[in-house]
Amino acid sequence: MNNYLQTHRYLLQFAIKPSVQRTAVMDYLLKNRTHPTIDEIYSALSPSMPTLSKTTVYNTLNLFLEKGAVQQLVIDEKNARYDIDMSLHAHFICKQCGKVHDIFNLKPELFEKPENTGFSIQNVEISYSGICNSCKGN
Amino acid sequence: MNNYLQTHRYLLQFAIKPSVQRTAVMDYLLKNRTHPTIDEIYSALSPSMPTLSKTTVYNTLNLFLEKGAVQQLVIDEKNARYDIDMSLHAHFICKQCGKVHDIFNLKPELFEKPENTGFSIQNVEISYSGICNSCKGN
DNA sequence: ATTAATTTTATAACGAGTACAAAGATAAAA
DNA sequence: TTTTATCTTTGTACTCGTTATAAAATTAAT
Repeated sequence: MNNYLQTHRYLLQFAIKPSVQRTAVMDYLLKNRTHPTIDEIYSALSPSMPTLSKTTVYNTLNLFLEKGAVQQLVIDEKNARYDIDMSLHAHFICKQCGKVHDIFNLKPELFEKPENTGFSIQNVEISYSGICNSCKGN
Repeated sequence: MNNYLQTHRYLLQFAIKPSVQRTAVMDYLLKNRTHPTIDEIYSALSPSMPTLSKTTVYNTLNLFLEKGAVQQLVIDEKNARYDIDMSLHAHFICKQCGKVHDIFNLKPELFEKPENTGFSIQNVEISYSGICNSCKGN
């Protein structure tokens, strides 16, 4: 499989020692830009990787976080969600279906760290919530 | 007690039927602008209200939320936090001590709902994270 | 005063996430 | 290659925030 090597190399860029599990998880994140939860990742990979443990998925994503390969979204009260897209963008969560969507093309000023707050700000997270169009009718 | 009546009236403004417990919780929120967790509220009130149940605190804050008297902050991975300040402001959470601080005086444009996203946005939440000055030295 | 409706309370249950220790896999040394 | 050491994965148990539920208590209505 060709992708395996690509993802393998991708992991090395973040100084993450590749393993079968880590490569599978990263591959899933690269191909599924849906801000998945741990459970969604586990459920998706489990069929083709029956020995996979959910603990491994937790460990793997904590490692990816440390290494700066993913960001954790704190937008969903229920679960943590993960995003490999590290570019400046915001998110929308539908209060009904719970799906999280990207919002790109916002003015870069929105992501600037405010000055003179008395805090050393490392991270900015902009989250919108409401109802998505699919849920609108219901 | 004079405050009791004030808080009582405050609750009525949001069409919340006052009770001893609800008044105590709202009074706490009005006086402690620290974005407390359920547990912090419960622990603070419990000594002077020994029969208070933590479930009541949960129920009460869910009611306040429904009635629009408080907003729930989704900034702390561990617990939900609550804020009676409904004005346009952002928050900073210290990754070390976990305290949540207000950030006022940001440009109002930051809180505008982006157009043409395909979602009906009801809410905007801007969250910063990093290390606060008290934790800086450690 | 009785009855009905709300609210509070305690307990149990659920589910996300972590701790831990054993088993398995990989890398290094001999 | 074998042995040894290190790292990774796995399953289980556990913690803790939150919700479900049903009984008890309080408040409102008749």
